[in-house]
Amino acid sequence: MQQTSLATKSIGLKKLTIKEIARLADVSEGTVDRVIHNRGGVSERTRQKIQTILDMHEFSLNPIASALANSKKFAIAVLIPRKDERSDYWEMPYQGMEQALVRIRDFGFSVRYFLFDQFDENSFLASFDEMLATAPDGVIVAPVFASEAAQKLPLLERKQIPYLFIDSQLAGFESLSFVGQDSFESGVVAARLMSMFLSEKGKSVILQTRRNISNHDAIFKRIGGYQSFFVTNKPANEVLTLMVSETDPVEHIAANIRAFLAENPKVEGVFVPSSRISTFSHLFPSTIALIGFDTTTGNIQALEKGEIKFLISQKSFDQGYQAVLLLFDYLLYKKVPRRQYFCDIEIILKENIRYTSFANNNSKIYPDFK
Amino acid sequence: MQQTSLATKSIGLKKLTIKEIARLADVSEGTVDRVIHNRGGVSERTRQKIQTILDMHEFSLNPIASALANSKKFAIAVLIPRKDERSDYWEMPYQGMEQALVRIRDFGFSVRYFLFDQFDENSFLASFDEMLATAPDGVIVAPVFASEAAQKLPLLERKQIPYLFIDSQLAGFESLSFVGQDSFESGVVAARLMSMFLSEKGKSVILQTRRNISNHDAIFKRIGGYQSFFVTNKPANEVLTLMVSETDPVEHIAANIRAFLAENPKVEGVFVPSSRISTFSHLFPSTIALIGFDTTTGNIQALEKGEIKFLISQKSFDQGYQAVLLLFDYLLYKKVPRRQYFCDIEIILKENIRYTSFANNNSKIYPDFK
DNA sequence: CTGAAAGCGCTTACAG
DNA sequence: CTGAAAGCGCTTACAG
Repeated sequence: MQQTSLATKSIGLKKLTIKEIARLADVSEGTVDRVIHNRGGVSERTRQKIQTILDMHEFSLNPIASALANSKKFAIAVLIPRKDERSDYWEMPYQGMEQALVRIRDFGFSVRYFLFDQFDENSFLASFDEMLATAPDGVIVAPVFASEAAQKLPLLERKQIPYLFIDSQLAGFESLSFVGQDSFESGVVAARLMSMFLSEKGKSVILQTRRNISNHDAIFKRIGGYQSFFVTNKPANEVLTLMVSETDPVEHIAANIRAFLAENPKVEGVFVPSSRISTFSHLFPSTIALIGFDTTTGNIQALEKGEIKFLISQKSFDQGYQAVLLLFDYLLYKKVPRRQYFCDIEIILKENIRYTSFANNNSKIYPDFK
Repeated sequence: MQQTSLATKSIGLKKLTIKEIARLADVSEGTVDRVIHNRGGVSERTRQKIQTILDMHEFSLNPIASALANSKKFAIAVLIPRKDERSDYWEMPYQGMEQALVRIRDFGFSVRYFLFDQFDENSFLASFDEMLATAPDGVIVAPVFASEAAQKLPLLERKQIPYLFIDSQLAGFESLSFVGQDSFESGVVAARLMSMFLSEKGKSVILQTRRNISNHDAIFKRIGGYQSFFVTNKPANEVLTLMVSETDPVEHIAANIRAFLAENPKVEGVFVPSSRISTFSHLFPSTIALIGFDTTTGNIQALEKGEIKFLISQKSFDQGYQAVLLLFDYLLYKKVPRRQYFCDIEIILKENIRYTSFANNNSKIYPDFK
C-alpha cells in the first residue's frame, strides 16, 4: 500500500549541502550559490560542471537556512474590499490570510492590506496605486471591478510582479492563479436545494437587486447555473425574476414583494444570488423557502431565526488562507500553482453553521464555542 | 477598522535577539539560552535578571534559527486504520497529513505511519507497540477500539509523550486535543435534511449494521442526534430501526429489506449512520430518500448514480492536516491547543462533490479536475 | 554556575 | 570569473 512506501521515502539518497556540492565540484560555496540562483558571473564550463552535480543529487536548498541567511524580505500586498456596515463578508478572507501569515512570517514574509470600498470604483483605483507604490513581491487581488482591474493589472505585469485573483477572476490576464468558488456550479447547487422545496409545478423566483452589486460576474454565473439546473432537470418548475432596489425604503420594497407574490401565487421559493438575503428575508412569508449566499453576520442571524433554509458558503476564510500559501510557495520555492483552485461549495443550515471553518477559527463570532 | 491596525502591528518595539538580550543582562548567549529553555544550571539571581529582561522585551525565539541550529528532530507517529477493500476512508486523513508535512518538514519534522486493520483489535495493539518502540515526540491516534486504546494510552502518558485524538475521542484521558466531527450534531444535520423528504406522517428508518462496525461511539452519537431532532422538531415523523448483517449474502439482505418495506409502507427515507451506505443503497427503490456518511469512492459513485440524496462529509482530509499542524505548534512553539477542534459538517450532494477539499487537493481521484 | 567558540546551511559583500 | 570570510540567530559541547 502506498502509505507504507511513502513513509519510508526519505530513506533514499542523503540530501547534500552546498558545501558538499562545492567539494564535489572542486569550487567554492559561493560559486555553487551563483549557479543555483542564476546570479551569473560564472564561466559556462564551471556552471555546467556544477549543474550536473546538482542535478545528479537532486539538490534542493534548505529553505530554513536560506531564510536565516537571506536579508530578503517578501512583501505580499492584498487588495480586497473593506468590510462595511452592509456586510462583514470581507472580514473572512482577511482572517484566513492572517492565519496563513502565522505559518510563513518566520520566513521573512509580511502581508499588507490595501482595502477599498466595494461600491466605489475610484477607491479601488486609489488603493491599487498606493499598493503599487510599495513595490510588493506578490499581490492578491479581488478584481470586483472588472474594467478598473483590467486597466490596472498590466502595471503589475509590466513590473513582473506576480499576482493572483481571489473571489472572482478575469479572463485574459497573466494571473498566477485563481482561488475562489465555481460560481456557476454554486448556482446549480442552490437550484438543486431549491427543487426539494417545490411542488410539481411550483415556481421559484430569483431576487435581483438593481444597484450596488459589486461582483456582477459571480452573481450572473450563479443565476446561470440556477436556471440551467431547472431547464435541464425540472422544466415544470418555472423560474421567475424579481428586481428590487436596495436603496428604496423598506415599506416600498415590502409592497413590491407583496404585489409580486399576489400576482404569482405559485411562487414557493426565493433565490438571492448575492450576499444580501438578510436584507429581504423578513419580508417573505415563512411558507416560502429562501436560499442565499454567504455567512455574513446578518445572514447567519436570519438563518438561525428560521427565515432562510440554506446559505451557500464560499469558504472565504479558506480562500484567504490558501491564496497566501500559494503565493508563499511560489515566491519562496518557485512552485507554480495550478491555474485555479476552487473552494468548497458548502451548504449551510442552522444545524451546521457553528462548525464552518470560520467559526472554528474565530472565537469572536462564537465566543462560547465549546 | 481592525484590519488596518493589525496591518501595522509589527511597527511596535523591535524584536531582540539572544545576543542583544545577553548584552543587556551582561551575560553570555549560552546563559540566556539556558534560561529560555529551562535547562537549569543557572543561579537564581542570574536567572531572574535575565527573565525580567526577556519579559520586558517580550522575547520570543526565532524558530527559523532554532530549527537550523537544532539537531533535534521531531518524529510524529500516526496510528490510524489502513484503508482496505471495503473503504478508502482512511486515505483522506493520510493525504491531509502528508500535505501538512510539506509545510513543516524543513523544521526537522517527520511523520511515520503505523496502520492497523480497523476490524482487528489485535492489529491495533500490535501497531501501538511498534509505534511506542520508536519513541516518537508526539502521537496522533484514532482510538477506534475504545478499550484497547484505553489499555495502551497510559503508556504514552507515563512516557510523557503528547498525543491527540483524531476522528473519535475517549473521555478521561490526558490527550492534548481532539480533531474530528461533532457526531451528535452531524446526526442532527442528517435528520434536518431527511425531514425535507418526508411527508406529514412519513417515516424514516435507521439502517444499522450488526457487525464490523469500528467506531461505534461516533455512530451511536449520530443516531442519538438523528432521533433527538425528530423527537424535538418532527414528532409526527416516526423513526424506525432496521438491523442488517453486512456479512450476509446480498440476496438475503435484499429480501430482508423488501420484507421490512412491505411491512412499513410509510417509510420514505433511510439513514445509514455508518460509512457503509453504498453497500445497501442499490437495494432500495428510488422513491426512498437515502442519507449517509463519508465520501468514500463507493459512496461517491452511489451519489452520482442518484441512489443517494446526501452524504455528510467528516472533512477527514482537513482533520489530518489540522492534527499534524496542532502537534507541530505544540512541539515547536509550545502552543497548547484547545481541547477540541470540530471540523465542518459538510453536506455533499451530486452537484458539489467535485469541490470538496479532498478532491481539490488530490488529482488522483479527479484526474481531469479542471 | 558561566563563558567562549564552533557550527547549522545558506547568502553577502569584498578582494583579487 | 572565483574564493575566503563573515554573518543570519540560535544551540551545543567543552573548558574552567
